[in-house]
Amino acid sequence: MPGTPRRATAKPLFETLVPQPAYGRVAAAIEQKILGRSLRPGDALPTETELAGQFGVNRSTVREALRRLESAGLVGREGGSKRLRVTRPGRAETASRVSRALALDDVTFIELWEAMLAIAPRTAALAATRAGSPELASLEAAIAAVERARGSEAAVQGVVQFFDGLAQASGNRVLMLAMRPVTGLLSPSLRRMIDRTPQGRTRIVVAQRCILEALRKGDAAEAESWMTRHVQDFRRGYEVAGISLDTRVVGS
Amino acid sequence: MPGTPRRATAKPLFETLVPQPAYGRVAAAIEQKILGRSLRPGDALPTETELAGQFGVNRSTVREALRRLESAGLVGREGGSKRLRVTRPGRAETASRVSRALALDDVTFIELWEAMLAIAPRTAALAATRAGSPELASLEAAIAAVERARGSEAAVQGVVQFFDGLAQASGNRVLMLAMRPVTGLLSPSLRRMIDRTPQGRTRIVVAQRCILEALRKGDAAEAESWMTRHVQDFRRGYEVAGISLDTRVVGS
DNA sequence: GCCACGATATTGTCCGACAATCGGAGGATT
DNA sequence: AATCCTCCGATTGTCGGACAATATCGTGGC
Repeated sequence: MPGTPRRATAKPLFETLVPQPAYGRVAAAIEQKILGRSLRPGDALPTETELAGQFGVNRSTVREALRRLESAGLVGREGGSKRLRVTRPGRAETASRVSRALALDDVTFIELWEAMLAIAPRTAALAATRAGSPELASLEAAIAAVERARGSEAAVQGVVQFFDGLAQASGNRVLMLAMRPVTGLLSPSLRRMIDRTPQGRTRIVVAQRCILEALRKGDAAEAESWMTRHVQDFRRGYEVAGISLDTRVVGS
Repeated sequence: MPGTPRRATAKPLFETLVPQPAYGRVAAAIEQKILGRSLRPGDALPTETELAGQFGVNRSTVREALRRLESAGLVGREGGSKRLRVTRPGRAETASRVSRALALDDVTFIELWEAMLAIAPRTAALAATRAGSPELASLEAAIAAVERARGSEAAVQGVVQFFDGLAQASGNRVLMLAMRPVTGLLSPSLRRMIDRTPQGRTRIVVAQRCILEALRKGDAAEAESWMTRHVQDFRRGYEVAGISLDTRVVGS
């Protein structure tokens, strides 16, 4: 690569000293305070004008810093509020980052499906041993949502909710985090599938009811085996719908 | 919680309609173009002024959107350059972010182990059907590294390498990405375990050799079942080492 | 062909301004 | 007294313009 003075292997004596813009330093300073527990989750940040005054920079600069922290999930807004508050980097943010990374990697439907086949049955098994009534009610609601959904959009939403609720019921945060990107990326494919083969939706509802029943009985083995069949059904439905398994999932 | 008009259980008839500010919509639009491959990694973004013109917003607004994308790892600057370029959020970086999120969530050993029990066996099964000789050689090397490792540090490194190599061999990028945080977070625990029960290391080597043998034969079922036993062995070793299963994994 | 050297474009930062709207202080009502 | 309504200030979102620093690029000299 001509014009590139950097050699790949030779370790340069000095790092390429990159001048950090003010918005970066402001963001770093606030991040420090958050990670150092001086600012705790739930606390409201000072107003933009106040921050600008304290840092001695313009409000625009503060705003750029805040957008960074916002995207990093360190600060956020809770329900139409105006003030920004400190938040824990939530599962949602991490999950969406994973989703993007996978989407940019041109992950195919079959890869996602394989991952789901690994994760979902075990999750169901764990959920069977741990689910309490609120979790079961939430799953029931998700199934009902699928059932009475008019459009495929709402139906898919319900399916996603079912799987996420299942992960929740498993009480395993690793699985909760793993489940979300998979279902999120799978949902466009699932939607196309439902659009093309309407009877697929009833199959989904039936399978999910069976799983829920197994959860109610606390029967881990049955929950696992039903879930395995359920996930395998996804693939079959996909094939029936005539979509190639190598289709790239599109980033939502 | 006084002052909170939202009830937790009642499903609100209408969603809390959040007005998305312009910088959010701009960021979303650019993100779409990136995820939709209209903008590919390495491409330079239009200048801020150009973007402002195209979106019909002020440059400040564009800048706020760019800070978001920057923090999300979707755009960035390479070496003192001025223009922003589209970057691919690296898998390693994504994995480490997931690890941090899990660590901040105080995830316990048992949760990680459960996730691993779900992922690893299926990964092994897939690897059995797909692994080529380079992948097998890499796995062989990882086992050898465990075998001849002096300290627990190197041994753990070899184990991690084995699992990552297995995910690589499975050809499934979702599993590759999922495996890394799990092994990474598990490794401190694994190390303590090896420190306390030295015979555990030989058990690991034996199990991994069996798995490798199954892979060579292309026997998916056998690879899966050996891997299941292997992972279960981890837990047993952990219990034998006398460490509580609820120990929080420490963030690296 | 390669390199120094301006001209230009682009980014980083600042300033000031204004509309929309959230939050809270009172005042009115039951 | 408790609740609701109204109103005003504070805060955010967005705009337009400005200027210094410097990366980029075309040009001319060797």
